[in-house]
Amino acid sequence: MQEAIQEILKKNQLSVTGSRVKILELFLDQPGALAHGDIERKTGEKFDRVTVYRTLQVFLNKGIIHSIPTADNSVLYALCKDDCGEGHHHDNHVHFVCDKCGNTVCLDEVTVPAIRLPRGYKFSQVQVVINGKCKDCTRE
Amino acid sequence: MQEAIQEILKKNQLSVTGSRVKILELFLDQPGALAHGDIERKTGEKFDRVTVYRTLQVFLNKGIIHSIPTADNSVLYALCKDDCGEGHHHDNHVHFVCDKCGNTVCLDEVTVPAIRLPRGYKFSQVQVVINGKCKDCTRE
DNA sequence: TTTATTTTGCAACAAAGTTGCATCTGTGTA
DNA sequence: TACACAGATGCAACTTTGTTGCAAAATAAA
Ligand SMILES: [Mn+2]
Ligand SMILES: [Mn+2]
Ligand SMILES: [Zn+2]
Ligand SMILES: [Zn+2]
Repeated sequence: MQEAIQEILKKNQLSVTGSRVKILELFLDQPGALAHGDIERKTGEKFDRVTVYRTLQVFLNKGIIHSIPTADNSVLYALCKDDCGEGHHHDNHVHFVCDKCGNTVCLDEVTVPAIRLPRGYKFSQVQVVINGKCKDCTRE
Repeated sequence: MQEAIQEILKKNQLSVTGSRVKILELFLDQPGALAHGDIERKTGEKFDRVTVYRTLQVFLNKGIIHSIPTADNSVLYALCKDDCGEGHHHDNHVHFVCDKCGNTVCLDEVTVPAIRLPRGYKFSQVQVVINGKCKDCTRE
């Protein structure tokens, strides 16, 4: 785990610091997406709020995490796969928000469908966010 | 115009007040979506910030407007079609954000495609937000 | 170890959103 | 038309969220 984290940071030419390690740990420890608030809570008193903002910003720029738009317009972040890098994201998968348990996950195996746009429109990015009940919440 | 506004409010059992009329006017005056800030600016000094928040909240609940999630996680609102009502929204169309002019529009004629979810997942709502260049910005 | 470069925490601030309450206004009724 | 009442508004105070500048601390390289 610790080696994986070091590797991610090194690969992106980022120095290995307490906050970066801790925040990556949080992402790797669980399968879903995290809000800024979650991170602030889970890191406890350990880091300054500003540091968390700046760390997430750096991770975003480096293509280590991506942000997820949600229907209630809260900001969520999740780990990117290997093919994202500095300046170029390729997170063309669907995001799922469970209305029961509140978790949000990347459905990496579900790619966003092709959509026919009206004449004149050119797309650069398509975001799909699906609300519903996740697989843990439907069986019961 | 004014009659249309009155009708919308009456149909939803809302009293006809200055802020509600003015805000509906703003939505009807243009084809796109509006951010809270846009509305505050365009209503000038006329209404309190809190009133704008509360008016938008009421319109959301009544199904007069819907909110649009965006990639940069800002909050946008746009008029619903007739089939939305109190407690039930049916805005299953695609939203388009132009990266050039900044406008966001509802593509009412583009319905969201069916998406195969992994076993166990049940969807209730699918949001599609597309970034790119709008039809006004591609011709030039 | 020393040094140069980043990163961090702090303070101060700005923007966004919420809540309680007194006052005002729109609407239905007499 | 006048009245009463529910609901809408404005204001103040507050919370939450996000930003910026700068000095101190930590990291990575020499
Ligand atoms: Mn994702
Ligand atoms: Mn729409
Ligand atoms: Zn769930
Ligand atoms: Zn445009």
